[in-house]
Amino acid sequence: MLDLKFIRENTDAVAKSLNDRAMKVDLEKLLSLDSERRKLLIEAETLKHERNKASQEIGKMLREKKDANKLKADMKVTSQKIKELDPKVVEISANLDQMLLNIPNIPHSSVPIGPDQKSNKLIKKWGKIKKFSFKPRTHIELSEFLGIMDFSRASKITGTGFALYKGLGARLERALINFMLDLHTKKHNYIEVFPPFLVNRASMTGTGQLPKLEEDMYRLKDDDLFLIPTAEVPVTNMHRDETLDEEEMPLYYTAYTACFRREAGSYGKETRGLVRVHQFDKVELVKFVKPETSYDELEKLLKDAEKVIELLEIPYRVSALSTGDMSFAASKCYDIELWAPGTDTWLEVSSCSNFTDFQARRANIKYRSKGSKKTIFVHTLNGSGVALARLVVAILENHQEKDGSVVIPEPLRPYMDSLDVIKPS
RNA sequence: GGAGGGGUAGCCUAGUCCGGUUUAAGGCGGCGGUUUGCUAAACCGCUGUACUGCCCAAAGGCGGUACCGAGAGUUCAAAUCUCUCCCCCUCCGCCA
Repeated sequence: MLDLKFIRENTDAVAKSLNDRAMKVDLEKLLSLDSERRKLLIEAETLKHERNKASQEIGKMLREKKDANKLKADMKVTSQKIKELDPKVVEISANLDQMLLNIPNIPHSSVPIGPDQKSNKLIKKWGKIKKFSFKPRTHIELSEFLGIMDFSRASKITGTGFALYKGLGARLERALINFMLDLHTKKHNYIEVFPPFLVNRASMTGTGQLPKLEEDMYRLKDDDLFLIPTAEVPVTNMHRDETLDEEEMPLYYTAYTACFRREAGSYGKETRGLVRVHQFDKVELVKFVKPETSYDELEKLLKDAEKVIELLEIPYRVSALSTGDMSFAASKCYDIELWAPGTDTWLEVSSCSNFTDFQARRANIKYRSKGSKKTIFVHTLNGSGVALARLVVAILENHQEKDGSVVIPEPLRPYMDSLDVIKPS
């Protein structure tokens, strides 16, 4: 969330941000609630000041065996007034918080302005799109032919939108996870963590999934826990309500987790195969950094994610998301999309975002700077490095041969017992 | 699931029985200073967070309120009394 004081002092900038994002929030109402809250607060606090002084006085009088009944009676009236004011303040604060939670982060000045994805700006293309001498098959056809996945049994076990990997398919998934974790920990200096896949409500709110997206989440009602939609949630919340030391910054974490998304309401052509599934594996990158470095750190994060794809020799493109397409909490965001020749489309496998202090304020993550006494909100960033299911689609479809076999990219072979080609079993 | 013990400002710990000289004591750590050839020690001083009023160009200063796991209640007054809930630890049971 944004700082209320910031909104008070930079109302125009916030209004522009909302406009650029094609969102509507009644800022005037917000500000009037704010001033009303402060008015009532001062009133209540003045009365409490009186009461505190009088209570001390009463204590003193009683010790001296004086009669304090008059003062007690007066304070009973004062206390009554306070009891009327306090709930009002609480109510207004709750309304204010609710409004604040629904105001998105302010986009960075470099973010393309526009209402939707049409205004996204392509900033990079990498790799040659292979010309096939045959019609490239989809990953669904390939995996069926190779016997490495079983979609019909997956839907028997659970339902549509779930995957069952089998044999070399399961092996490929495991190889990719290990390959990516090794790359990020050994080459890019991330600390590996393996967090819980279930989180509580406070964690979901800390990273911004709640209150807005509750319906997109799988929820365990009996325990008020949620299945994580991304490792961003548990990993960012590792440091919720903490004050970090300046020396330990910047902190880089990488985590493999399964991710669970209800994807409610998204039926249609993308629901077949691995492109949009309710459960998928992902290796995530999360950073906690000092404010002045966060935009540089975003560029580095993007490179770290790109490296995975380059090593796997898959053509990709990177776009800078526009103000209207960017997620709520992000101030700047890049999407990485892989070319999938069989499905004949670009598949998003990573969103790399700088959240500036937006999540940190919400999750209360600060650091203490050496020189000063003040604590400062950290900047948080994250991005996938990268999402597995769609990566598997791209590997199968890009590296397929005419006979339906799939060539394993070189860097992955050490993780697959030196296997170089997946052939039908 | 059962029994017991806990949660006090960055950390450790006292206070809770019996409400009011506690505006939460003390220690550690941290910061500043004195001493010192240097380091250490010793000694002295300072010390959290949020909201908020006034002053200020600002850094900040002077006040106020709240915070002793969370919430509610009793009272002139709650760390302390009452109720509800959460979390942690130990032991027992169950279990991959």
